[in-house]
Amino acid sequence: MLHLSRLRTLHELARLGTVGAVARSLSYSPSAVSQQLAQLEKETGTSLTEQVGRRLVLTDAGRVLAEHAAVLLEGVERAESDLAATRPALSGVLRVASFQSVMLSLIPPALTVLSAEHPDLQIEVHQREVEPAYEGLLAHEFDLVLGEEYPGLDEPHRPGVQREPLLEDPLLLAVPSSGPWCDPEGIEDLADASWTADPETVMPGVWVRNHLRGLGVEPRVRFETIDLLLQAHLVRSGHAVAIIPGLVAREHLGSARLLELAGAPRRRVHTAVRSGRRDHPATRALRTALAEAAASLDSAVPPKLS
Amino acid sequence: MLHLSRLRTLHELARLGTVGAVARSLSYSPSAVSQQLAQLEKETGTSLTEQVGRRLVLTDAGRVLAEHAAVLLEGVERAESDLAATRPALSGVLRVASFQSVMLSLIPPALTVLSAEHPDLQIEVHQREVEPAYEGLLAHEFDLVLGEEYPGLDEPHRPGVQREPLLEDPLLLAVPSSGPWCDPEGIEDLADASWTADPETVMPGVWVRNHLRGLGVEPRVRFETIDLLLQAHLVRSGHAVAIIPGLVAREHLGSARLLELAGAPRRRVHTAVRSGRRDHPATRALRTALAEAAASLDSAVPPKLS
DNA sequence: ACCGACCATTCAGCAACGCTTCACGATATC
DNA sequence: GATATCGTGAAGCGTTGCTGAATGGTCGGT
Repeated sequence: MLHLSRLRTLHELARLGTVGAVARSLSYSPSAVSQQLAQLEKETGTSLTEQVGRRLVLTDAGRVLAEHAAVLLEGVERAESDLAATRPALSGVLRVASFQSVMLSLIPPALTVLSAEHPDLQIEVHQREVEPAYEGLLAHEFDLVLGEEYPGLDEPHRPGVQREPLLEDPLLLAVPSSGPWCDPEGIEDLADASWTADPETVMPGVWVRNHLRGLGVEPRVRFETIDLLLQAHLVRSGHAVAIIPGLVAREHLGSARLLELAGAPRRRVHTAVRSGRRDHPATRALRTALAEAAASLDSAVPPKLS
Repeated sequence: MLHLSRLRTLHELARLGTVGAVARSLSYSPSAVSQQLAQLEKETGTSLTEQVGRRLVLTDAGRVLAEHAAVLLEGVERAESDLAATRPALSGVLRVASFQSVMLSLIPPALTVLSAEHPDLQIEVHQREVEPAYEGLLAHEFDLVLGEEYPGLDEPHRPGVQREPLLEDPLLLAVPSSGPWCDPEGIEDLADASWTADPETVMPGVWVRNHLRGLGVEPRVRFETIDLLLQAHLVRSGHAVAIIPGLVAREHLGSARLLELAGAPRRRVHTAVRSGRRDHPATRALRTALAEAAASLDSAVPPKLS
């Protein structure tokens, strides 16, 4: 009888590509992974892997079985979800990964509602950027992750992941309340300003630079940080200008001024789960709580930048 | 991680109803089955079974999980089938259950063709009536079974089973070549004849009696046997009349006369596999070989009875 | 109403499975 | 060519999961 845990190992190998990575992901020793694959080959009577250089790649048969493994593992999670739905109350632990701005604004009110409705459901929230969050989702490290997409920079669709839109968050120009950059007539007035922005290694950092270039401004990024609270502080204290998402701008910019950029760009924020957990009651509960939190946000629109 | 073999046990419990029957079906001791179920309840944190009287019945949660188990197990067989399809040649053992008349007429030529095309594929054929054949199919005792349906007596659809029609086999009146019943003008001339027929405990026996009664004849069954070769012999030697399927009548009735009954009743013969093995190359190969054997049968139509 | 048959569970014991650790050969990188 | 990385194999050992016997409970038959 084909073993699910071994199929899981094969599936992870298909996803990660090396025995070592699989071992790390599943908390096994590489030897154990190797033995599981050997066992799988013995059981099926088919050679599933092939050594190419010092890497192990799947044969055609291996890919076929790995594809089935993915379907089966999704089925297992669906079974567990349906089983959880038969229980009267939600319980257990739900592990969530979120990037900073949602963790700052949406998660706390959602958790307040949730813990009132489902006192036995424990929720752990881990701060992760989108990429590692997805990686952790597929590795079963997290059960639900928050993701974001910047205009024109769509996230690739990942097999086995089910995504649901949560909100559209405006990307606003934030300038100090006083000083040389406090009242730009157009974006070009900020060509010489000090900018603070995410590093170019992450999606928001890429987008900010691309977008400003598209408007004819090459930003001079003096303060490069992924921390939006830090960016907000730099703007508030008059040291920089920045493009700040509405979720952060709403509460953390103090007296700094907000202006809506031309074209009113928005990032799209979504939740994602492994497909098999789409109908899990805990997934549903958290998603609706987050949606409610998003709906009750102040949606005042700042004045337009010329 | 949910264990497939335990899910299989739960599925068998849903199908068979008692721990003992499950144990027999899976070649375990009842104790092992009980422990597996306990382990499953522990893993899922849900009570799946409930003791009612001296029986064990599934709770709602248990039924939910058993339903998923059925789907998952079907998926496993689909995986194995697709895996077998990646291999260049067919090999292994295919276990078949067939009732007598098909085993007599179609199986041998089909196997001749098959062993020529797939020398490494071993086929075992076991003679079983339709009911036990299906039971064996679900218990993984057989991989493919032959079934039959008599007019008006449809087999119930069984979950997890995929059926494909094979041929329609005429049900013919067989009378001795000489003696008082050798030339009936109508079926009513045989009201006083000695009949040989299947016992009323099996589908063919039920149908024969019903059908004759519908024609106004209450058959006096003197020789009750499930063995169609024996029935054929009794007709051939002048001791009885019978309704014999074409597959047997074609070769085993010697000089006895065949007459087509009013309405030209036919039994429908089909093959059945567990749904997951529908696309297994061995399934496909045997089904096409059987279909070819059926197609090359002599299809001469005997004269009509008045 | 009692006895026997049947059903499920529990416990102890034991075999087999499946992991880790360690050592090794092979391969890519600097 | 030294070094790190990768996958595999053998030994050892803890855990899992089976069998078999004993127990408690339930139903049907006499």
